[in-house]
Amino acid sequence: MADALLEELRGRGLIAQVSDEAALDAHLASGSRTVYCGFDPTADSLHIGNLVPLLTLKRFQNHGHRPILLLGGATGLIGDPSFRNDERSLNPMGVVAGWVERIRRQVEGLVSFEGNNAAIIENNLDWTENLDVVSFLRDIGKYFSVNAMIQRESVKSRLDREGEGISYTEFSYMLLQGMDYAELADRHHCTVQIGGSDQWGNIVSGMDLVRRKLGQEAFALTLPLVTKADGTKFGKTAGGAIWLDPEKTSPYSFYQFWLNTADADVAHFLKIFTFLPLDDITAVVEQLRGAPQERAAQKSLASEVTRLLHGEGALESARRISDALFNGSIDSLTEQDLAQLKLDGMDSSTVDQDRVGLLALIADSGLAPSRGQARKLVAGNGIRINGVVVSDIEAELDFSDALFKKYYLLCRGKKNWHLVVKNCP
RNA sequence: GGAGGGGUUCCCGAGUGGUCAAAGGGAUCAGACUGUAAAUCUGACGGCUCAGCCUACGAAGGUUCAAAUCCUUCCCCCUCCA
Repeated sequence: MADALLEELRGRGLIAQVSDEAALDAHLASGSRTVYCGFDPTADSLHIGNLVPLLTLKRFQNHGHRPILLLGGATGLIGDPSFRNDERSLNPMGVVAGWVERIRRQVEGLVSFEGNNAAIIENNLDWTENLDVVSFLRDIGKYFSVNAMIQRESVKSRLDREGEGISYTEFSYMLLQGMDYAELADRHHCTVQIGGSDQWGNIVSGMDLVRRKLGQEAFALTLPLVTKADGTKFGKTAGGAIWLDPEKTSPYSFYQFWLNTADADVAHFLKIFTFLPLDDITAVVEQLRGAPQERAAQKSLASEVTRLLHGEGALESARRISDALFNGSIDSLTEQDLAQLKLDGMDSSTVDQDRVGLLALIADSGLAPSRGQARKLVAGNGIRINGVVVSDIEAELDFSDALFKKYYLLCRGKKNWHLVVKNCP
């Protein structure tokens, strides 16, 4: 028996490991199930790597299953050691609590809270904050074999590696995540846990706990780590991580990130980051092959993902900015266009003086981290002002020469734009 | 508790008194090429009022003309033994 959802996940290359594929197939095909995935607050926002499990939860929901988004209010205070080389420092409790709330708002928009299989959001701090140690050790710890735990590939680097160890705190992470699965199985009849492939050990631990403690069936399914054809790390770019929070990564930057996907990766990404039917993906990738310079597949990818996360309006803005900066000529921009770019969320800053030094401007705008770096960029022909390369490190900009006496478009390299606006009293 | 090893610039990792803002690699940024690709080549890569100065090698003191390198104390980590 082949469940339609599993078929789709397989077709999209979204399955890394499954605990009992045949049984899970039957399980999913025979009714509406409850599936969960945990998200730990390790920062004030999730990033695009988290999009894969988030969208997978949505795929489950689209097929009639109920998704639970578990926020790691407790596990985020401990730190998952899986495949990490070093112990991390603990974040203050108040900070983590704040992050949980921000992430809650972030994920709310991605799944539906309507209907029979409405999504549920839980926070594992709810069932751990008042737990006492002795109960924990007696009720949970007794089900875990240290012998099995130290065999886990995910903590091997920490146990074997010369120079790094693992604290009891992080070693216990597995128990907390296991307990989450048991708790959700008990509260919501959750029978499936998904996560990144690095979560396999934690998920299986929980699955075993559910079976032993509750005597219920439970499944584990992991998603592959997102990889790039050239072997570099996915999701990192100039300014660091690509965040889901529009305050941290603007919809324009988000759109641009996807638009810059390598040809070799775009089919793969379309499969895992969008809901486009596989036939459509094949078609648009075919189009790319015929006319690579058009980048039809990249545009499709960027549009789909930006729309999914930020909505149609944000996508339109991102496209407007992109068109203005990369397809049109700067001279053709009207004063209204420039004002619109700012409104659309283009990276910008304001200046009070009529005349400013170029280096200071570049450093202040964030295009360079320091004046020294700005100096080197200018000297190396890496800066353009209103489309013209400027290589004089002594240069000063006077707003009487600015576009409409008000705007300067700075560009570092080929695609890092910044709009400087004269502050009019 | 005992014995030993270690904390270096974003990461890994050399460096054991001056020639060290500190090898090498990775990451990153820029230039050339190009499709706002990939691959490749070149350059940059602590800060500044930039041929000079300042801040840096876990922290604080000390020795010395001179310390990442030597001494003292402290903090943290690892391994083995108990």
